[in-house]
Amino acid sequence: MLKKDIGREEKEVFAAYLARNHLKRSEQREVILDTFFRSERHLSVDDLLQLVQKRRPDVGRTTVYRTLKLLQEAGLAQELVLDGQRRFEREYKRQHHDHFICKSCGEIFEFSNADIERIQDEIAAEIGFVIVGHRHQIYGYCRACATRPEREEVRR
Amino acid sequence: MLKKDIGREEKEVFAAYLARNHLKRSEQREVILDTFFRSERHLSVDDLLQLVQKRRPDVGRTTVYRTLKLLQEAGLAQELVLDGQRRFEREYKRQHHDHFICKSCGEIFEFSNADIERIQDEIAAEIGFVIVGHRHQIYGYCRACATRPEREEVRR
DNA sequence: GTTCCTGCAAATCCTTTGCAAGTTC
DNA sequence: GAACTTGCAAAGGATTTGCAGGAAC
Repeated sequence: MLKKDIGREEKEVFAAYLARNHLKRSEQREVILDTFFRSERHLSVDDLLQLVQKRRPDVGRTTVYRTLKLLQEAGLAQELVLDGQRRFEREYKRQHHDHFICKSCGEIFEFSNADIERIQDEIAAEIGFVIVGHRHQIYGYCRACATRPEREEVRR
Repeated sequence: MLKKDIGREEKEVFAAYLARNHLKRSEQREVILDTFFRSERHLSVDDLLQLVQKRRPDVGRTTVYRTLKLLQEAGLAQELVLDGQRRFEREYKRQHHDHFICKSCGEIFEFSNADIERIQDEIAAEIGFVIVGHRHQIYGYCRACATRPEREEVRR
């Protein structure tokens, strides 16, 4: 995939979302989208703001908040709360997954497992619960941090 | 178990925690503890404050925050974030469990499943991750709400 | 008497909202 | 030109902190 094509499909989805809701495109929204889609990480609002401001220092925090809300409504971004921190990740056409979070370095690893999902469904069926979604987060220490216990905690 | 014995063991644990840390007992802490232990629910700070104030209207919100923090440090309470709401539940000698949350009525159902835990351990082992804990929340609609779809949402 | 606790008010942090000026359509 | 967007500053909501007076040890 060409570098310039990163998030192309998502940008089309966003454009369609804007049109459908009588909203307008703007320079700021372009930069925020592009920055968000290029990032493979799980970004906090602040992470994203900082990345965006490297490219356009005049983009305001408010606009980042507002654009993230639009991205969620358009089905392009998903909010997570990992270890008490609010973060956002790409959602469009991504398979559902959950997260391991390293309490030492903050690294996030994704996982998904069909057996777990099946068991969830079975338990839900027993109590007549209709599942809409779930969040499954596993906390601990990643291989690197677990084998270097003396290391200073990097971030939380 | 006698009514007055509710949380007796936990009160002893708390007393020991206070002693160990050169802290003091107080009327307010007693009332907060007792109220918390008598509740079988998943309480928000506000829920707890209101219950406490029914018994002692002069207990301040600040003290509830501070006491909840002590309870967590003493291993007696655990914080949860369910559907964006911060809540607390008893932790002492309770088997680990996770939660179903009804998005309509707010009801919380607990569950635990050894197979899911085992699979988690297996996935963790594969990536060399050392698990310390996890949170697994399933959102949807409980039987009552799912079968009464026309019903007004009660609370979120 | 010393140390800790409490409630209030103020401060903080994160997020949202009101608004006047600037953009997009 | 009408409608939408932006950034700032102000407002909100939740939680924490500073402090003077009160309680526990």
